[in-house]
Amino acid sequence: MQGLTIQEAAATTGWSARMLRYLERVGLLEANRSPGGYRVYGAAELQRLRTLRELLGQHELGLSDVAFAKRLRDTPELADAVAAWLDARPHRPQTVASPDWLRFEQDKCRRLLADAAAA
Amino acid sequence: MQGLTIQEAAATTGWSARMLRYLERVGLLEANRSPGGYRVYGAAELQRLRTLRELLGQHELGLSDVAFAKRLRDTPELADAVAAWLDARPHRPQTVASPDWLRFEQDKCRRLLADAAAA
DNA sequence: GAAACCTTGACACACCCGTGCTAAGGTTGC
DNA sequence: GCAACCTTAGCACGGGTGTGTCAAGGTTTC
Repeated sequence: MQGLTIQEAAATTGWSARMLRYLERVGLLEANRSPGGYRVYGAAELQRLRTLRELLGQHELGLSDVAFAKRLRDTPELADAVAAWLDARPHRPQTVASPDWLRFEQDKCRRLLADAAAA
Repeated sequence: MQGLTIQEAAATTGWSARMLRYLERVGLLEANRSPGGYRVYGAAELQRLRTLRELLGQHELGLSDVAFAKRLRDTPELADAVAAWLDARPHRPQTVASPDWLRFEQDKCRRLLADAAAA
């Protein structure tokens, strides 16, 4: 078994063994397995564990944040959709010119509220 | 007061008034205010509220995810740091050549565990 | 100036996240 | 072949998220 066991890896990286398993569960870092199923941590994994620790500490992040960043990276259409919303483009000049959007929205809203009251 | 009140905006966008305030609190969408302090929602805000709703629904996201994406966008050094970790570069070939990292790590770990036991 | 709406602040609650610990059983290494 | 370690699965629990509701007080509108 070439590499460190989970407990050894935990000791050298500052995580707990529990958290190492949890990191795997949320898809952030998975270790190789021995023939019998034991997790085996190599130099690359240790490095990654240490840098992850720094990353979280220095920027006040949670694991779910990093996991989401990974999801963004792995799912371009998700990244696009989110970026599109964040860009807050002043919205396409389409129906925009209509001056009575306000009345329209208010009418719609009044109808909705009336329906709600009737129910 | 040119625009919709919070309750009207809620009715037309499908959010609750409570959530509109919450969205503001987590920094995702803030409305203008009337002289007296009332929130005032214009066409742009309504559009944004509706698209946000779609975004969340279609991709199984939480508000905190979008908030984090915003933080990534607003803080380039954070984005860089996260990207660097995710890129999982095989790490710079520095001390790498040393063949006995394994023994080194295990020794270190053994020391740590011994210290822990002694305490 | 009164009715209807808004404001902030608080309590509440269900659910998820990060984390520890325990139990029952399989693997490794001497 | 046994001690020491690992595996998964589970209970527990404090803190954050998303949501409702209520209270006390200010604004808008007519």
